[in-house]
Amino acid sequence: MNIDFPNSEPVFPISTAAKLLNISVHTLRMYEKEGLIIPKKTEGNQRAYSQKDLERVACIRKAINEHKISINGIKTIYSLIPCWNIIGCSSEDRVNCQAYIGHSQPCWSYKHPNTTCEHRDCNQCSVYKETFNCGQVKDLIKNIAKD
Amino acid sequence: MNIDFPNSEPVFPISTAAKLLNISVHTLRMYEKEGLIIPKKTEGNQRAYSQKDLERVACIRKAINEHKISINGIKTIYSLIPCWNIIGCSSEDRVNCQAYIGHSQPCWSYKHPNTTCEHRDCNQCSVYKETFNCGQVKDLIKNIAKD
DNA sequence: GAAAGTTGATATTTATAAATATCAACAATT
DNA sequence: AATTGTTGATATTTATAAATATCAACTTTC
Repeated sequence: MNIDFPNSEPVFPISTAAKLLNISVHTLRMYEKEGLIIPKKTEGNQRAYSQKDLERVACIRKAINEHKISINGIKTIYSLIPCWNIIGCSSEDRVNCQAYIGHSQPCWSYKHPNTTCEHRDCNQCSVYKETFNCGQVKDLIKNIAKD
Repeated sequence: MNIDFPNSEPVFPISTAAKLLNISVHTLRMYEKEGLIIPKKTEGNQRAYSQKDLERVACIRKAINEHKISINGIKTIYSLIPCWNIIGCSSEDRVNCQAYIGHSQPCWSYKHPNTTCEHRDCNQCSVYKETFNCGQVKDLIKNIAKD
């Protein structure tokens, strides 16, 4: 059992997750296809959602329904997360990394080959995990400020 | 004549700006009401748009129409600009500054009283002026990184 | 003085994002 | 064996953001 992340256990199948969130199974798949979430997969390639995954989806829905931010808007906002600083990747990595260069997709939706992230499991990456909560992005930006 | 910003001269009245951008006068006012743009006003309180203002609006329209980012999404993205770092405001300023704390409005749409920005003309502020171009926000974030 | 601007309020149109509902063919779970 | 999941493609519905079109009363510009 993971003491630090007791709510990160992927225990809910997609149908249960959809019921708990009061949305359709298809909507969950759509968010995944858009790159907003990366649920764990079982050995049999079935999606498994954790409590934190559900919180993340709830945040996304709040952004869409209450704050009226479009999915592409959310993707752009995620793309501004200073992953290079959180990961501490090299400047060599950065020059060829689409996640560093681009500003329309979250870093975890890129393959970014030939970087330290190439073989990283984004679902387990702190860049992904630290943004499960809404409004976290600006705090991450504040944290990299020089002064 | 301003050598550094030859295209910052507010020379176009709203009707001309609307014609050049191929949009309606009302849409320009709407963007202003939403806090996306801050055109200069003449002594008689008439709007006057510069070449850079037109570029800014063109960027906004590209974000809306091509990148499918909603107006609230654009506002949120603008709110992530590290104004505190660009301005270099004090930590006392920051603790009470809504622009620093919040993440739904661009800093220039706040009054933020009792800060160094209180009497600043946001239209002339580099935080506003440096973001006339699309995709500039992430570059500003990169610039404040420690390493 | 005529033209073009202003505020601000409201109402309507248009375009489309978001969500849902379908398929079919198949795999994993219990 | 029955249930629940998978991919992926397409089609439709629904909700609403964005834009336009109106007003009226007034001000500034040319």
